Amino acid sequence: MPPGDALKRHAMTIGGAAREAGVGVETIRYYERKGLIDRPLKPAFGGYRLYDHAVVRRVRFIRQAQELGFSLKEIVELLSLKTDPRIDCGDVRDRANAKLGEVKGKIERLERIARALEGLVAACPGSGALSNCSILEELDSADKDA
Amino acid sequence: MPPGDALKRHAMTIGGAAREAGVGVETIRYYERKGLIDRPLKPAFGGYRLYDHAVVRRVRFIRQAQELGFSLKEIVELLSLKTDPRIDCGDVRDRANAKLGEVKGKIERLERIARALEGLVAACPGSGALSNCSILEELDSADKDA
DNA sequence: CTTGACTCCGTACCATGGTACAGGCTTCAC
DNA sequence: GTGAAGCCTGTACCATGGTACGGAGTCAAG
Repeated sequence: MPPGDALKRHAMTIGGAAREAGVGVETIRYYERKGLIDRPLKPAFGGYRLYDHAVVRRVRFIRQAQELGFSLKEIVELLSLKTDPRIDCGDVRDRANAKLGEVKGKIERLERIARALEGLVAACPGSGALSNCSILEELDSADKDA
Repeated sequence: MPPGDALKRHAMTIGGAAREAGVGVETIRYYERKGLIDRPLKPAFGGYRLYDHAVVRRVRFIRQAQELGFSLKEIVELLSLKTDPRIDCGDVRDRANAKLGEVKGKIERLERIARALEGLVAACPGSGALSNCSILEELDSADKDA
């Protein structure tokens, strides 16, 4: 049996964490090198590093954010948004607001694309030669409508 | 004066198109090589290729889609969605619907992130030690709420 | 008819985000 | 206590998406 499986769910070796997060072991190590996740200490009396479920959630968040067009560098910025009332809260709030603006911008642009795709689907079945026929033309006519 | 500027807006050389699209000349050539945009023919009696505004729009769309997490390969797929009523409409409709699903999924995930950021901003000013303090914890509590 | 800005074509190089070993060590199950 | 699976460290390699350049041609203003 692979080592560490006995500790399932609350502490696992890197392979278990990778499996749960749906990535390869090397990807986790890469994120460690890049500072996206903390590298757990090696238990001083021998053995392997242990990872908990928080790492899994973190990796899953990273992958999602990538699919949404954020670079690893930007994801570091997202993950570093932590409110610590003892330290400068205003700074965090400002950065969070800036990110929020970015995110809302992305949502809007995706909604435009979604409407264009819907237009394309709708234009499809009946019409003759007069309908819009590409996503770019759909986006254009959305512009005119607005 | 640079060549081609006399034809502004309805036909320009590659440099003009690049400037209007906000990219470098090399980027346009790269997209041509990759099949994202058609390479205009060189006017048979000497001179430079001429680009029209449609290319500019196309390039801008490509850049937007990239920021939204689509790879160039996926963008080719988006751009190739064209309804031609004479040919198989159902196929295009299916592909457009599939893309639409992807886009809607992205919107939902971005909305979750947006709510988490809003939560972070809100948690910031007053509270003591009890509030959520990172984007991941905000996302978690959103999960529980749902 | 020259000169400066630009195009064309080809090839080389680069950053990001991984992925793949190689060689050695640890664990667990038998 | 041995073997297979998995970890650790380090280095090498890879795909994607450009970016930069060298050398030659073109254009149009002066």
